[in-house]
Amino acid sequence: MTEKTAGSNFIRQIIDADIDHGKHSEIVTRFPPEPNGYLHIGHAKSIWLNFGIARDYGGRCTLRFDDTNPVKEDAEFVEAIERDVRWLGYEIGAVAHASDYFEQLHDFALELIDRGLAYVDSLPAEQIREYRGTLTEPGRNSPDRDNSVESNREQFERMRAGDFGDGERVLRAKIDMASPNINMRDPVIYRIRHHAHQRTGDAWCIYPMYDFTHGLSDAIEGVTHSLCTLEFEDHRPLYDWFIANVTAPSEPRQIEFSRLNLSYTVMSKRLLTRLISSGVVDGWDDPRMPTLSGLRRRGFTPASVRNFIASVGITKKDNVIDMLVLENAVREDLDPVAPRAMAVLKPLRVTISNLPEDHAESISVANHPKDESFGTREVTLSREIFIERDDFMLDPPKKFFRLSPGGEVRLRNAFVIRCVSVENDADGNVASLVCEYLPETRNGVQPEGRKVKGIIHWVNAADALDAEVRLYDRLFREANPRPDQDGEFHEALNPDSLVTLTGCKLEASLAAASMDTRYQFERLGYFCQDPDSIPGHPVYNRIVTLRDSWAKAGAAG
RNA sequence: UGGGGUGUAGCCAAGCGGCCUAAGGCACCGGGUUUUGAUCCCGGCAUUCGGAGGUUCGAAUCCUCCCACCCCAGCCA
Repeated sequence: MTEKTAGSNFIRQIIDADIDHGKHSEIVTRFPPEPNGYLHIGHAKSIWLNFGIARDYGGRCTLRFDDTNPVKEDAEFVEAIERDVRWLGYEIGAVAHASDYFEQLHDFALELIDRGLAYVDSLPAEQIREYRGTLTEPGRNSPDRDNSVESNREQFERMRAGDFGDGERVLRAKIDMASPNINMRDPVIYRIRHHAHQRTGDAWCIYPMYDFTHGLSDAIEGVTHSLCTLEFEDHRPLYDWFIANVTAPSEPRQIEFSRLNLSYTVMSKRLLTRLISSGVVDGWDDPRMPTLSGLRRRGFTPASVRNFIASVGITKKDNVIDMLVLENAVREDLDPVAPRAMAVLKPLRVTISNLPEDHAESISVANHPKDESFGTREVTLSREIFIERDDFMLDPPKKFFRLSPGGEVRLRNAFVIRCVSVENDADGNVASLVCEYLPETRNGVQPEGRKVKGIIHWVNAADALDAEVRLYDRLFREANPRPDQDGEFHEALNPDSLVTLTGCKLEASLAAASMDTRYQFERLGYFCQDPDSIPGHPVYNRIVTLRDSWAKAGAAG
């Protein structure tokens, strides 16, 4: 599990330059989610960036909940978010909440009022919007814009005291209603919300807005570099304005980078919520979700997620990363550490006719093909075994290396068998096979003139374990899924994103499998147990398939 | 058509005026090893950096103009 080196990026270059200029004695960052949903892999990019920088520069990174809107937030989310950040493997310098700073923020607001830089506006929301102007036309001043400091002070005190209902007053920064940057047209900095906050309860009925809260919270925490996504780029002048016009304890710098987008999935909280509410997936931790909890349940390792982010880099360019890159990252992480085992997902019974009824030989099998430290295990082979239905074809195409009538194939870790007859069920479908084994092919011997290219896995019938296996695939069939007119996903969905298989056969040694070991089921992919497993009824999730150039060739033509 | 951004291969991404006849990864195409059609190994894959001009002995890197795409008019974050 080698961690990819962080590499350089434009943000680290800025920090390096700042350090060279002696601007900071310590680098301080923060990861600031709003607790209104679960973290997804896009957040992992920010976590990797912020915590990675703090770690590499010997600084610190705070997990700060941006909890300024009580109507959207919930304690459930703050717990889930902290769990996910820890799972990703980072040391959290401190856990903070913007709500910890409500009193200080309130003081800063008072300071702005006293300086004549903020005023209480009684215009209703709709009017404020009209007065704001448009992208191409300047706005107009509110009638309340020139009220006295005393009046603003008194009005703001009454806002806090609860004298007004929701929406009856707001506190606004007095900047410039004609600014070409709409964010500077007297932005609202406090609004009234008579709603209990998940942490502060009923202590407040006015809540600060994001722009006012964020930069000032950064300043309170001594954040040196405030890293956020591109859509906040034109909020930066406002971010700087608040810090410049209040006695801020420090002067953080905001730097923006592009969000992560992944093909064949969606990343917005709104759309992920929609998938859950419309029943497309089972919840935030459905293994098909791009959430960290979904990926964790699916079996992805924290290192694979970190390596994935490292491999895509940090820039300001809009991007869509191919899902294959993520899949590649888990395979790369798991290959050297996953013990191998044999499992048959769609069993086809095979009788080896030239083996006695009571035959039961024990074969010593390596647990890893390249790493002897994994040791070996014993696997029993007797007259009745299961092979994968996909490994047998009545009428095989060219270059099909597996079994067919009269054909030969090697049983992995054992000998070559030849298919001598096929038995059908009442509907005429293949029900079972009768094969005979070739004694001279034991121990890997490839007798003169016999070229058996195919090697298939198998499971001994007598002591096989029954299991349920869930095969996951991309949630969408379209690379860039968009909701339909009704806001739901229909056409874009991949109908086979979850295939549940029961009656799968696992080799007996898996009876001792632990919940947190990720196995490679040879020739199939990487698998791990789902929390739905109960004793006697194991449930496995397929984390990712193995690369399969045969399937790919088939799909191509 | 106001403001803010971004454009290097199918997807990411190094590059910061000469060491670039442009790193690396994914994908793709060969070939080798292999009792996983896996892994691993070796080779191929941009005479060209959104376009057009210009500066310079020298430009992906500097300048000008143009084009394309993304973001912004919440009392959301």
